[in-house]
Amino acid sequence: MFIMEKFREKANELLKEIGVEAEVEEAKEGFGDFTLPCFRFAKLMKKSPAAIAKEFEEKIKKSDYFEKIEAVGPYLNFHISPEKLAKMTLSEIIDGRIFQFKKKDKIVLEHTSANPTGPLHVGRARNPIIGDTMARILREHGHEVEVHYFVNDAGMQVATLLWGIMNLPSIKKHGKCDHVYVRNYQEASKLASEKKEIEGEIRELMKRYESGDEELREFGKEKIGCMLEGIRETLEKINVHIDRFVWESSLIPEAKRIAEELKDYTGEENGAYYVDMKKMGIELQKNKFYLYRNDGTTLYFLRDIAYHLYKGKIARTLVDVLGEDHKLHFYAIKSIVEKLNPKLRITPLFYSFVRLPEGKMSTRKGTVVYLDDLIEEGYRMAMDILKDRNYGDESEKIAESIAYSSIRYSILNVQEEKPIVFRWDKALSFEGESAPFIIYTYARASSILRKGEWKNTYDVKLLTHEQEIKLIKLMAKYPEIIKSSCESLSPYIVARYAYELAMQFNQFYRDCPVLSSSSELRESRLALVHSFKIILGRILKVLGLAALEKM
RNA sequence: GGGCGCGUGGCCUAGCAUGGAUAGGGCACCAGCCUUCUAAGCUGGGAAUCCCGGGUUCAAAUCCCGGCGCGCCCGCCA
Repeated sequence: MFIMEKFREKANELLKEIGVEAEVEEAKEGFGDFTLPCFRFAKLMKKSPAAIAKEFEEKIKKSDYFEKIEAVGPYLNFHISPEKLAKMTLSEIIDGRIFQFKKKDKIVLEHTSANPTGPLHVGRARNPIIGDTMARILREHGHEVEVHYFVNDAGMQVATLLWGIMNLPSIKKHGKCDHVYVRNYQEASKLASEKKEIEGEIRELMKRYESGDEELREFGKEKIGCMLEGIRETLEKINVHIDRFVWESSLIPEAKRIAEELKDYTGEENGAYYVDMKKMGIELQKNKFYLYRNDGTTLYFLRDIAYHLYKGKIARTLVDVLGEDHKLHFYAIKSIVEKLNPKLRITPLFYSFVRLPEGKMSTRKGTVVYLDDLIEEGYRMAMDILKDRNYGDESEKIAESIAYSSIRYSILNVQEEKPIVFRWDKALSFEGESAPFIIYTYARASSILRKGEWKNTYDVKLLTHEQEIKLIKLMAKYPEIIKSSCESLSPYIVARYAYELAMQFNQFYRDCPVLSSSSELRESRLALVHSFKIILGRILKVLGLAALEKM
């Protein structure tokens, strides 16, 4: 059981002993650790809540878990024994028990899956950052996680790209594929929207691709592969790793087989086929979801069903990280797939878009800020700050770390469903609620430990300062934070916790000198700093941020 | 039009699931703190109709109903 839960349970037990069947709640700052609001007993007991709280206070038994249980107005407040808490927390952190979660089921988590028609832009960046972080948190919680990227190489957009590469000389010749060929894609899109015959040519291309034309497949594989490599490189720069890329075209035969299986639930319209959701007994805002075009080519919807069933062979729990625009699509896929394979559980993690002040970003229209450019700018800004400090060769490494961590954190620190309007200064903020603030705090702790040489001894009785106790309490919450983040599939819970923890360490740093304290206190404080460094380092890793010893 | 999401100081944001004690942070602004462990830090200050209107309740930012504003979706695109 988690440390804080042990205390909570103890409080509930003490209440039960005096005949009160109720659960304590987390208390507000300054009112102890747990509280029992007594308003609810007023009617029954025909007394004021304050009198009831007082009565409970007098009856309740003493326990070594709590240093004080007292009535404050209508509340009965429980104050945890700092000594007991410190003893449990420090030992569990130092020997690693606090990080031992039970092994849990395997999960396939899909994120990003951006069309390989251009470089990743900031509007899309929320997906890999949230997805990658969620995968890390789930792993921390004991799940085995396989991270997937579903590569669209079979749809209209990609056919447009291929047509553009074949028919339009590239304006830009050097650089990463994604930055080069995006011009061909944009130009081809424009031409296709202007001229019907070009759109026809693109459709023809798509048909040939899907029918398995070998020469074209080879060409597509090379070009799309190169685009994808560009995207992959960008992802690696922000510390996002994909375990497996699954190409849509590889699932077409299977998709067609599944369409057969769904035959009883389909309808036909001008030669195109759709799933009739009513026939499947599914109620959604839309009833027809198309599987086939009238030219016989498959649609994304069908391929996505096939893909989810494929993922279902790897794990029973699937997590999809999706933009808010995919909600309807997702619920349709989920209900169909879970019907075809009732053992599967598919859960979404939706996020809202990152927009520009002028509106939505679009690769096709070229109204974007590329993630590569944002990373570059972040690096430049960090280097600028570092030139005044003499870190020499390490500067570049530090600047890279600061750049990607800042970008990740600026996304993670906002609740997923809140819309974000992109601003350079905000995405690359280096102070306040930011990655550099947290990493800086880590570096401060590291610096103390470098100089202090902790001898692996400590006495929790000496850790009585308010800031020491607050820091220990916050650290003790780590397992619950991870659990709660997994249950609600919200990485930002962990991101906020990281900030609070760093902030609390800075309070401690201000009020409690470590190195200059007398030997025993010094050792105990070093143990606290050591524990803090372990736990914050762990959190940084779980958030995919850099942990720097110096900055 | 229907569905989903969002609405908290000048700007950004936490809290909302499980209603409770002074609505917590950050940016910006003002005033301070580097002969002592890293000032990417810390302290203090001003600044809030918690979108609006009803309702439930001893108690509403939080729950319910009705509005308003913004975003997304309602494609033989993905």
